[in-house]
Amino acid sequence: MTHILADDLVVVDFETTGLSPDNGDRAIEIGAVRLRNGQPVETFQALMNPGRRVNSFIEQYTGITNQMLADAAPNAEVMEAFLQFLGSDNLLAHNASFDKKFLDAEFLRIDRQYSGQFACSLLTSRRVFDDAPNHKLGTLVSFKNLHQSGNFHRALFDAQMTAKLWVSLLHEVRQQLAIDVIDLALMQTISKASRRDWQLQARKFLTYENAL
DNA sequence: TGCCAGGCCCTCTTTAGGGCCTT
Repeated sequence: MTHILADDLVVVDFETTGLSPDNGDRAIEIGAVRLRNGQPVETFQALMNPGRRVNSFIEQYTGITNQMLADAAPNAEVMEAFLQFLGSDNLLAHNASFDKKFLDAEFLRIDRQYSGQFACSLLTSRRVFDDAPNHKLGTLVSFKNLHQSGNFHRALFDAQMTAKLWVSLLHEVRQQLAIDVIDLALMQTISKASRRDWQLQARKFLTYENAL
């Protein structure tokens, strides 16, 4: 059968004016890392001008100022370029429900669509790294001793750290299940499984998959 | 004027409440 591999995808992260596109919030930066066989092979990063000012909390939280955004390309132009970068790849984000709703909202504004599926490193980490003190991206990067040099809350850095976290999750799943090939669908199954027995549900998935 | 995110997940649950994550 054909495998859709969990180590071939685009890791994406948005910085935004707030928490909800339904309340008018917009993306102000996008960062992305393309993984092939679990290795970063290409990156995408761009500030984008949403056409309105961001508040001081966002300036402090991200380090992205109104002055920086004044010189940036408009959202439509950046999102068009990102769609070209993304191609037909699948996607990953830390707390994917957040980044997916901004991706969907920004693409809807320019009448564009993407074909990839989302995976979520936050949900997966809650199962696989259940002994972590919490599941914030920064905590998990420290908890797994992942090499870091940069600033959290900037889109490309967060995407790069999420990519490293994902590779660490894939390594752990390979070890715990004693398998080599990991489908994206297996990771999605794990992310939706109950915390207590995700291994059992993963093995059921693998048994079913092998029977096809 | 008054509203102000939402999906996931646990538990003192399911006729609900609240913490965790993302900006």
